[in-house]
Amino acid sequence: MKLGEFVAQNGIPLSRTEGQYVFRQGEQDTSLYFVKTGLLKAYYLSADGKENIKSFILPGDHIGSLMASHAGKPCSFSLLCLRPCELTKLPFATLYEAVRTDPEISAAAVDFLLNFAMKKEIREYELLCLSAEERYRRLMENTPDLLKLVTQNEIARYLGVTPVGLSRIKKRVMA
Amino acid sequence: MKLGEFVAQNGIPLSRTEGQYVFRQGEQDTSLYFVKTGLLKAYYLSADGKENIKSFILPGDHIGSLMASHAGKPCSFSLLCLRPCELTKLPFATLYEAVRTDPEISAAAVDFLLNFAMKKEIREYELLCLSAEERYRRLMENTPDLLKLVTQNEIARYLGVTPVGLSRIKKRVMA
DNA sequence: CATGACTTTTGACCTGGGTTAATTCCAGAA
DNA sequence: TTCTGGAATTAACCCAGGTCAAAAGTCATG
Repeated sequence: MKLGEFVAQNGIPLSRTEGQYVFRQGEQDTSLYFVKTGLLKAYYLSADGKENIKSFILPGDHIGSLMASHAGKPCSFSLLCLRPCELTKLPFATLYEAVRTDPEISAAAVDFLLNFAMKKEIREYELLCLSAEERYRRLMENTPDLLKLVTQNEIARYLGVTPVGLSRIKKRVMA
Repeated sequence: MKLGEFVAQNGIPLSRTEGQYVFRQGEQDTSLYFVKTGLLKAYYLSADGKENIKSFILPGDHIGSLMASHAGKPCSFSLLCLRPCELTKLPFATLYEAVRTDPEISAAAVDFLLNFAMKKEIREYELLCLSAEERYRRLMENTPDLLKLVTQNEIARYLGVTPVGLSRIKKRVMA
C-alpha cells in the first residue's frame, strides 16, 4: 500500500514500555500512530471513574484521536500500552498536507478512511443491536486470540459490561 | 464545498414519497444519497423482528451502505422515507473513480470521510459509555427539533430502548 | 360528533446486568 | 514450597429496562 510507504518515510519511530501512555484523555495530541509491534488499549474514563474500552490496537492497526487531530478538541480517550510497543508516529497535519498535494496519497487516504469507517459501523451495529452476550459470542468467533492477550476485566470493559457481568455471561454461554 | 458541485453535476435526482424505501436490508445498493429535502430513517431489522434505528437523515445529510458500496456485501440496513424526499443519487463507483483522477475531489472526499468518521465515533461513545437516560438527555440538548419530527417510538429505537422504556425515562427526566 | 387507528402512558411482573464483598485461583517472588 | 497480590468467580441484593396487556390520549375522517 502506498500509504504504508508514506508513513514509513515521514513518520517518527516511537518506543513505549508496558504501562506507558501514548496520550491521555484531555490532552491535545494531533498524531496518528501505526503499530509495528505490541498491544494497546484505547479507553474512555468517565467522570465517576468508570473505564470503557473503545478498542484494542494490534500490530498492523492504527489509532489516533480524530477529535484532537481534525476538530482541534482534546483527546476524548487515553491510549495505553498493554505490552512494549514499537510505533510509528505521524503528525496528522503531515498526512493532511500530503493529501492536498499528492493524488496517490490522497486516494490511499480515502481507502484508509473507508475501511476505518466500516469498522466503526460494525462496532456501532454491535453496540446498538446486540446484547452483551451476543457481543461476547461474536468476539469469541471473530478474534479468539484476543481473549488470550488481555484480561477478562478488559474484555468486559470492551463489551460494555463489568467483569462480574462477563463472568456470568461466560458461565451461561459455556453451559 | 467542491464535493457538493461534483454531486450536483454527476448525481441523479431522485424523488420518494413518504413510506417508500430507497433500499432495503439485504439488497445490493452501491450508491450514496444526498438529501435535499425530506427526512429518512436508516434501521436494522433483527432476525426476531426487532427494529433498531441507526440514524435519522435530514436535509444536508448523506447516507449509503458502506458494506454494499465498498465491501461488495448486501446492505446491512434499510433506508426508509419518513417524509417525501428529494435526493441526489451518486453511484459510489463514480465518486471512487473521481477520487483516482481528480485531486481536488479526492481531498474533498477525505474531509467528507473524516467528518463521517467523527460522527460515528461520537455515536460509538454514546452507545458504549452512556445510559439510555443520558443518551436521551443529550438528544434533547443537541437536536431538540428532531423530537418533533419523529414519533417517540422511533426516538426509542434510536436510543436503543423500547417505546415503553423511553416513556418511563421521560417521566423520570421531567420530574 | 363519533369512529377508528395510532401513539403514549401505566401497571404488574421478569430478567440481565450492576454493586459490594467474600472466596477461590493462580502465577511469580522469596 | 509457601507467600502474596491480582484475576476471576460466587453470592446476595438492587435497579433499569424488557414484556405483555390494558387504558388513555391524539387526530384525521365520515
